[in-house]
Amino acid sequence: MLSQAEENYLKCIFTLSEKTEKLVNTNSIARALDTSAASVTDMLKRLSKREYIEYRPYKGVKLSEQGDVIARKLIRKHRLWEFFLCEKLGFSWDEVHDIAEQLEHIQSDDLVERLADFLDHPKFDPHGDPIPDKEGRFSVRKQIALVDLPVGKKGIIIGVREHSNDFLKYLNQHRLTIGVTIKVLEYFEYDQSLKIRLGSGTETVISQKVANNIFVKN
Amino acid sequence: MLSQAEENYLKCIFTLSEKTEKLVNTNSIARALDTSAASVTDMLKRLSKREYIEYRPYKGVKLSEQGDVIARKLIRKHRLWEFFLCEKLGFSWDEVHDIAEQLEHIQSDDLVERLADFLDHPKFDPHGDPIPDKEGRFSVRKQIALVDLPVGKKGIIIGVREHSNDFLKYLNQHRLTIGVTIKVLEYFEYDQSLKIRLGSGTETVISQKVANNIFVKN
DNA sequence: AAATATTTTTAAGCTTGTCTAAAAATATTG
DNA sequence: CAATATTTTTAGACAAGCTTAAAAATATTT
Ligand SMILES: [Mn+2]
Ligand SMILES: [Mn+2]
Ligand SMILES: [Mn+2]
Ligand SMILES: [Mn+2]
Repeated sequence: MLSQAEENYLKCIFTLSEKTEKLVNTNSIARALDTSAASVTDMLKRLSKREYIEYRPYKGVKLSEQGDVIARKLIRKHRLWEFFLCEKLGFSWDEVHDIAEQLEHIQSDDLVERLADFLDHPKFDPHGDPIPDKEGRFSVRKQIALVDLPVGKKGIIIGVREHSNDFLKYLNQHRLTIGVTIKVLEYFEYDQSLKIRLGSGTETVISQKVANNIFVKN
Repeated sequence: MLSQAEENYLKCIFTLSEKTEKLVNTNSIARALDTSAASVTDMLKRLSKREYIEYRPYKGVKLSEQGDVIARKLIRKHRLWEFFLCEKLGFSWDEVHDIAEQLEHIQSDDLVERLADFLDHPKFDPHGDPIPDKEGRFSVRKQIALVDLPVGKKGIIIGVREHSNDFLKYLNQHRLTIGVTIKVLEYFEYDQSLKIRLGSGTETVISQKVANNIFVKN
C-alpha cells in the first residue's frame, strides 16, 4: 500500500508527463509539490526501488506500467469526488479541489465504483477535465481555446486550462461558467483582448490571458 | 491541526470514557488501538502538552474541553459518512465502518455541514448509534436489549451493541436488521436462548449472546 | 574548450509515530 | 506487610518524510 505522499508524487509525475513527453525532471516535481529537490530525489529512489517509476539519476523519471495505473485511479477518484461535491452537495467549482485532494486518497475500490454508479458515470469533472473510466481511459472531445475562436463565431464553455482559485473566482464573477454560450464580437489587435457576448446578453471585454485559459466547443 | 493518529487517540479516549466514568488507562487505549503501551504513553504526553487531554502519569487520562469537542466532531463525521454510504451508495452495514474510519479524517467544516444537509440531518447511523448534531449533542431514545424483552412482547430492532463484522454478518444472515419487528415466543432457562418470530413470520432461536447485543424499542 | 551557471544528488539532521526491552510505580495476594 | 503480579513509563532504536548546506554532475556561455 502506498502512503498519501507516495500517491501524490505518482499523480504529479503523471500530470507533468502529459505536458512534456520527455522524462520529468526533479526540479519540476519539487516546484509542483512545493517541496525541496532533495526530498524529491529521496522519494524517487524509494518509488524506483518499488518499481512504480523508472528513474535515471540526473536524467529524469517516468511512471512504470504499475505507477501509471495508480496515477489514473487517483485522477479518477479526484474528479469523481469533485463532481460529487458540486452536483450533490452544491459546492461551486472553486471550492472543491482541496477537499478532493484529500478524498482521492481514500482506499476502497468498491467505494469508487459505487460512487461512479451513484453519479451516473460522469465523463467530465466540474472544470471540464475528463474523468478516466474504470480502465483508466480518458474521454477526448474537440475543444479549442477561446482565443482561437474567430470573430463572429459562437462557442460553449466546456472547460478551463488554469485551475487556480483566483481564475475560477474571476470566471464566477463574470458568469463565465461551464455551459455558457459565448459569441466573439470583436478582437482588439493592440492588446489581444476580446469583446464577447454571453448567452444572457451581457457583453464584456476579456484579456488575452483569460481567453487563452477558457476552452470552448463550437 | 491534528494528525490522523492524534485524532484516533482522541476518539478512542472519548469512547472508552463513555463506558467507564473513571479516567481512561493506558493499557485500554493500547488494546483499542492495537498498539503498544509505550506508544500510548508517548502520545499522551504530546496530546497533554497541547492541552487536548488531561493526563496524570500512572493514573490515567481524560479529554479536555477542547479534546471533547474534536472527538464529538469526529464521531459526527464518522456516522454521517456511514449513513451516506448505506443510504446513498447502497453499502450494507457491515461494509461501511472501515471506509468511514478514513473519511472521518477529511478536513473541511463546510463539507460536514453540506453532507448533513444532503442527508436531511439523520439522527442515527446504520448501526443505530446516535449522530451528534453540529453542537456535539447526542440524541437519546429509549431502548432495551432484546434479552430484556419479556416473553410475549414485541419490539423493533433499532440498534446493536457489538459492531464486529462477524456479528453484523450473522444478523444479515438471519434477517435481523434495523427496523425489523420481533416477538419473543419462548425463553429457554437451560441456556438462556430465545425463540423469536420476525415480522416476516420466520421463527428462529437465538443465543443469549446475540439477544444481549441487539437493541429494540417497544 | 574553459569558465560559469544550473540542476541534481548526497550528507546530516529533525519530527512523527512506531517498536522492544528494561526500569519504575502501583495493585494484589498470601 | 512483604512478596508477587500487573501496569505504566523510560530508554533506545527505526522508518518515513521532510529540511538545509555542500558536493557532484550536467548545461550554457564566452
Ligand atoms: Mn482538482
Ligand atoms: Mn478538476
Ligand atoms: Mn463505525
Ligand atoms: Mn456506526
